[in-house]
Amino acid sequence: MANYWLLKSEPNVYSIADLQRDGSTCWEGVRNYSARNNMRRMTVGDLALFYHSNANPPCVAGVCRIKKEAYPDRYAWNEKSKYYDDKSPKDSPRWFMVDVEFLEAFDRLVSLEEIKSTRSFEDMVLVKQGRLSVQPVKKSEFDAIVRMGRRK
DNA sequence: GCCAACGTTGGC
DNA sequence: GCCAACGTTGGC
Repeated sequence: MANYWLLKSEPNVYSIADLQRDGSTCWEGVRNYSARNNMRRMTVGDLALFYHSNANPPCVAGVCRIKKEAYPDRYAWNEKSKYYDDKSPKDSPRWFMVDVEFLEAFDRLVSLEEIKSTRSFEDMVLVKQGRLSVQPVKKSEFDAIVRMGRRK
């Protein structure tokens, strides 16, 4: 059975339009342990809301699907990368990434404000905690947000 | 640009 | 293992 997730990206770094253009991408640069642990629980075919953080407005912008399960994030070993981490040994990788593929860009952005003001979303990690860049979402929450995004 | 809420680091 | 100092995220 598929799991559901929410992935945050700053649209000025990588947006849903970029993913639509590329078709798929690797999700590198997660450097937070609980986000990493969530990523390692992902399986191929899981669905994820694509969230635009540091955006105006912050919002869910579309949907993507997990294409490849967690594997070592090579950017942690690249000294030139801003994601470089000298505490991630090659024989015992600390950081992981997944591959995701584009599924849809919403007709209508579902803003954080709208999510926060909807009663049935009050238990979402996005609402309760906020700062986590890879977080689990309930199927009911996922389905409801996708419905909102498709409504013109 | 500010700052609240978290996370991480490192001395002890 | 505690906790102060520091760093980051991300909404506003």
